[in-house]
Amino acid sequence: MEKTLKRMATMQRMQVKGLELFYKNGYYNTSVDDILTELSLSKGAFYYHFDSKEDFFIQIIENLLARKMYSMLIEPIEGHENPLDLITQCFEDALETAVHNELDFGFVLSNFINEFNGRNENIMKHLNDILKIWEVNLVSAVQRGKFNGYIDRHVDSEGVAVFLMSAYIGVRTLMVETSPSARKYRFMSQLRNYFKSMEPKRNEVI
Amino acid sequence: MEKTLKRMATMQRMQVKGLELFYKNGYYNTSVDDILTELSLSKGAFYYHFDSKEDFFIQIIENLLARKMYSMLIEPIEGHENPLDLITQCFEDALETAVHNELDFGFVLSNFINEFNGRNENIMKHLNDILKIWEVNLVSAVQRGKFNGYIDRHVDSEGVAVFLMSAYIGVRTLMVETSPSARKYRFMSQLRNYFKSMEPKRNEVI
DNA sequence: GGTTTAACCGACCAATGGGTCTTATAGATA
DNA sequence: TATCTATAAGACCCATTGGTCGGTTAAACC
Repeated sequence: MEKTLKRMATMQRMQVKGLELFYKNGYYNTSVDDILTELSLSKGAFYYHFDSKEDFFIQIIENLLARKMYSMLIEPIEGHENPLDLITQCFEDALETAVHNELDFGFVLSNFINEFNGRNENIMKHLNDILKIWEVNLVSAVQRGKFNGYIDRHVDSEGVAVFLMSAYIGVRTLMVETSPSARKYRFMSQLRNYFKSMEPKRNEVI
Repeated sequence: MEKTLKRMATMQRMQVKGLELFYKNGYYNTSVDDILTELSLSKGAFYYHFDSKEDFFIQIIENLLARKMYSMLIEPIEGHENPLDLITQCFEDALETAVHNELDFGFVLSNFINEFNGRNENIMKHLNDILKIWEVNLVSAVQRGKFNGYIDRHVDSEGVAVFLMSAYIGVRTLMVETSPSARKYRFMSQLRNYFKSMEPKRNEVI
């Protein structure tokens, strides 16, 4: 194994385990030693690869969190079909994953936003970047839908994006404790109602 | 000042400051000393009045958090007018308060739910109780609306409740960092669209 | 075969955490 | 005035934290 490969493998192991524990227990409530113990690694190894706990976490955001967000919530809505269908299916899949997750602690991104808001500006900047990318992609999906005649042209694209992000973040919080499956079902049903209200208005029913 | 009154006054001071700091920095990231320092009180005083940090927090939930929730999000929708109007106005007011809050760290209840989920079952129970009360009140508001002819009778009351809670929790998270006022405006506008879709369907336009 | 060095070990440190315990004080009571 | 008691002070305890530092090992290179 080449040196640089071994290095990357160890860093990757640390980051994956780090995200797992940070997600589960929160950043401030997870010690570096907690992570190292589970990996049978030492302090020396950690501080050889990372400058600090904060540096470590930022690399986790860039390497794991951002990509996960992209593959789960952004890439699936990039097609040219009806965006309302794409978003519905995307949320359906993402929530289904959450339902089947044995240990669900909510929407990773929003959990961290809650934890760091007002406490660590640096980390918040990175988290907000991801949020912004999500928002931008939702907005352009809606705009595409208007252009392609799937969505009424009077619909406010940015408003829809904010509303969708809100609803998703919120339902993920609600799903963590009480009957996630039932809540998912109700949520998706209401989402479809909401989407129906923005289908193109025909001039008159023929 | 009577003894029992002095006792209650001190406890109240501690709880108010405690909620303030727990909300701002999180529970695990706020030490008992942080609270006592700001009040110029000592460890002795704290543990004279409370059994533990956890006991302290639970009393905060019961005495302050539950009441705040009630006055802001539950009581305002209890009237017999059109529930869609009541809820709209209620959210409008609650979000406006958040906008004007210099230091906004999101929706108090959902922040704590995020922090304690999977970490402290006891505290989670108390937080979920509040959530449940909110949900029940939303459901019965919608049912009242159906009964009184403000809402179409095919509407799923529980679904609407889940969707509304989700949206509110989410938008409060989104408002903490980026242009809260603009996001509030867009959110409320979409909420009204959503509500429009559940007005009673007349048999036919006359 | 000897030397260098990337990768890792683990003892150690100062600060901080929740919580305990003995002691002080001030106002009520007798 | 003397005593009692509710309230509070703050020194102390011990576990844990992020971080440092000198040392070890094994592979790569000359």
